[in-house]
Formats: sequence, structure tokens, C-alpha cells
Amino acid sequence: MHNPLTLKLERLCGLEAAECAGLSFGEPSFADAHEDILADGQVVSHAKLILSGIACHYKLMRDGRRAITAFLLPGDFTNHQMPERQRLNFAVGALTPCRVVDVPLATWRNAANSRLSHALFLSMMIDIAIQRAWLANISQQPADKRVAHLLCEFRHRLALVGLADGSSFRLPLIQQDLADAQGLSVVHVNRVLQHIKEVGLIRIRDRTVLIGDLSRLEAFAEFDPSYLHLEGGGLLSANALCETAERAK
Amino acid sequence: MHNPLTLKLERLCGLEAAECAGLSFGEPSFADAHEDILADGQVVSHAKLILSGIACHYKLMRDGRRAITAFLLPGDFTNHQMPERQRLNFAVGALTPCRVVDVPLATWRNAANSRLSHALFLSMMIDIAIQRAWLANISQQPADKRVAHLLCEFRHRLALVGLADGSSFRLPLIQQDLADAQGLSVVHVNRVLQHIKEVGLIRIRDRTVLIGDLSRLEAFAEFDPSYLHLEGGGLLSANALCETAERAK
DNA sequence: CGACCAATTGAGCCATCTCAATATGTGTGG
DNA sequence: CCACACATATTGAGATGGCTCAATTGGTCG
Repeated sequence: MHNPLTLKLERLCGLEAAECAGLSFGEPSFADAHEDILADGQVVSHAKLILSGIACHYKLMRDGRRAITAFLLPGDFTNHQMPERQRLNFAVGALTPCRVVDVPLATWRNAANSRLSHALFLSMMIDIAIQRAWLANISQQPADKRVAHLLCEFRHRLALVGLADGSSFRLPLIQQDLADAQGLSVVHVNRVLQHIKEVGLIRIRDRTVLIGDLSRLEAFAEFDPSYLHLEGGGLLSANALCETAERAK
Repeated sequence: MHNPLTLKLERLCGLEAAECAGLSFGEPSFADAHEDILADGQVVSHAKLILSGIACHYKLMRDGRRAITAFLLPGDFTNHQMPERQRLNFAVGALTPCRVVDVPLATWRNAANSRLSHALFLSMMIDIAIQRAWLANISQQPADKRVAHLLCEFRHRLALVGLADGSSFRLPLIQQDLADAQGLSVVHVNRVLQHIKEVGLIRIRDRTVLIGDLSRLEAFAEFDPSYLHLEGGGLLSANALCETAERAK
């Protein structure tokens, strides 16, 4: 059966089902909303994979505010693993109920030099690129474009694992979550969302975001999807990668 | 002779000079201030190492503003290399005159499973942690703490490569650079710096930042250096890493 | 000296914040 | 099916941190 990670790796760089065999998982577990999946400062020797639900990377500030620095969607890892043990400098929390599995370190080690390892590395590069995009947006864009940009990002990432199409996706987050991720107050997020709705860029019903005209939304948000490395655009596909790797030997 | 990278790797995880032998460099080159070292969208099959000077990752926004998403100090790589070829989704620009060398991909490939590879990976993890810290700060802290935090970060990172001590370091950036990195206007950066000076947290003379009481500055900035993985604190040292790696075989 | 870049200062404005109240929705026990 | 509790969303009103525009000063270099 397909899990969101293999789905993602296949779509991302044409990995085939057989090549995903190297992906071995531990025991699946569940986390309630608001529960920590990994605690800040924890020493871990493995990563966890989100199978369903939405989680986040966050840091608690001294005054009690919460800075969300990443959203984790199905198919995402809580942390990138390479060294044997590592101390986290952030916490991973479930924003909605989540299904999670442990991914043993061996996955990475065994994957060395295979197309699978390239694919895993690519997914890490994408996570970094997303962080960079957040930085640019939060620091330079007004609130309405920031929120719109985040929605575009969600749509792309969810589509990659089959949870969105061109015109809608379910987003069971609360406005406070968006606020903590964008460095805005809940009140302002609320007003900005209303504004974006009024202008006709989106509608929201039942925790589902409906997009009338995707290209119009992306234009408004100044969203350039190339950083998500989709459809062979950004990073070269694992195919191409390995061909050149072979030649190099 | 020591270059800032080997210095960094030695201090970061006790790597010894001999182990750095795997680091091979191409032809050194120079970049003037304001010159691009790598262009946005460029396809690269290598990384570059900053030997001296300060560069940055940046993105140009549609309205012409510049979002700086990272500062590159001596000993830093312009990009992290693993796949054969990759298309950058950011630009790398020199903020001061820079001396730079190409680092061939072979460096990473040959380093596989050695302590050197762990060290290189660690340096990548630190770069990511820095980005995360920027996100938390920019999104949740007022301007004065943001700027103070950045100064603390500079001090730590520069100290790692021998360019700062506990009380001062040279910082040949202009206020516009800080502004673009913090999502503030130059005017406000100027006022914030004045304020931080008035309060006695720092002095500036000759592009050199003088810190009276480091712990006071770090407390003000809510700066927790653990994310920089210094002195064996965060990630376990390469020593420990490889011991466990051996055992795992 | 003139040109230019960086730093500084002043003044007015507005995007976003805070505080606080109200509304809406949802689950639980009776 | 009601009633209460609690979480989330919405609205209003006033405050402010940081912005923009524009002018001035100071430093550096040919």
C-alpha cells in the first residue's frame, strides 16, 4: 500500500515502488492534537514520519508566544537524520491528531548512494527551501500576501501527496496556528482571511479551502512554485542524478 | 596552513588536521562587494567556500526589495552539495570583498562515512538551525531584540573561526544589509542600533562592534547559543558519532 | 573640490497590535 | 433535547512600532 512518503518520492523524482523498499518503518503511533511528538532539547537517534495529520516545528519564546517554524504534512519527516544522535533545538507538536511512525537510522545509512538516498536528500533540500521562502515572505511581505503565500504552499505540498487538487484542500488548522507561523496576531489573520475571501481569491467552508482561480491566487501571493522542486523543474530528477553519478565513477 | 573551514570543523567536533585532508579545493577567486557569487536560478554542480569576507543568500522581491536569508562568513559554504547538479532558488551575493574557492563535489562523495562527512553534515545542520532561529526571531521579537540577537549570532560564528573574542569583532556590513536581513527599514535599524548603544549594550567604532557585557547582551536578545552546536553541547561530537557508528556495523 | 555612499534626524502615517466583548460551534452530561 | 462549558471565530476601538519621505551630516576617494 502507498504511504504518503513513497507517493511523494515517486512524484518528486520518479522513484519506483521497488526502490522504496529500503524504507523500513517502526511501530506506528498516534498523537493527539496539541500533544508533543518530540520535545524541545530531546536527544533523538531516529526520525519520525508523519503519515496523517498536521504537525509543526515550534519554539516557545520566553514570553510564552509560540513561533511555528515549519508545518509538517503527511509524508514529511519530523527531523532529518544522519548523525547517530542529535539534540533537537526545536519541538515538534501535533496540530491535529496525527499518525506517525519511527524511521530507523538504518534507512538513511542503507540508502547510501542509491536513488533512494538522493530522493531523501532532495526532500531535505525542499524543506530547507521552504524555510528560506518563509524567511523572505515574513520579512518582506505584507500580511495578506504572506497568508496567501502560505495557502499556495499548502496546496502544492498537499497535492504532492494526493491531498489537494487545483481548486481545494482540507486544512484543519485554526487561525492561531497560522498566526504563530506568520508572526501575526490571530485578530489580524482573521481580518486578512476575510479580506482575501472578499476579493474572491478563496472561499472557506468546513475547514476546506476553495480556490476559484489558482493562478490569480499565486500571482497575488507572488508565489513561485519552483522552490518546491516539483515536476522535474528545480533539482534534476533522481534519474538524471544517478546517471551522472554512474558516469562519475 | 589553516583555512577557516578546517578551523571550524576542528573546533566544532574535534576533527584533526589530517582528517581534513579530504578537503580539496579548486582555484581561489575574488568577488567585489555587491557582486554576485552565484546567480539566482543558476545550475551548479559544486559548492563554494567563503575564505574571507561576508556574503549572503538573498532573494529579490518583485518590488525590488532584497530579502537576505542568510549571512555567509568565512568557513561557510554557499550551498550544500550532494546531488550532482542542482538549481539554486536563491542568489549568493558578496556584501564585502570576498575570497572564495570552489569545492568539488568529490569532497562530499569521498567523505562518505568518515568523520569528515559527519562534520560537513553537522555544519549543514547548523546552517539550518540558524535559519530556524531567524524565523523565530523575525516573526516574534521586536526590532531591538532582533538586531541584538543577530549581533550575538555574528559574535559566536565569527569566534568559531577566530574572528571574534568575547568582547568585540569587526563587522563590515552596512545598516541596509542588517535591515534586509531583519525585515526592517534602514531608518529603523539605525534608531535601534542607537538605542542599543545608549543602553550600554554595545559600542561601535570603526566597523567594530564592542560588547561591554556579553551575558547581558545575550540575555537581552534572548540568545541561546545551543543551536549553534558549539563546544560539544548540541550535536554530539564527531568522535562520539563515529564510535557509535562503528558499533552499529 | 566635487561626487558618492552611508549614517543620522525629523515628521507624519499606517499596518498591525492589544484588549475586550460578542458570536458561533461543538461536545458532554443530564 | 436542553444546558452548560470550552474552543474558535469575529468585531470594535484605541494604541504603537515601525514605515516612508525627505533633508542633512559625515566620511572617503579620485
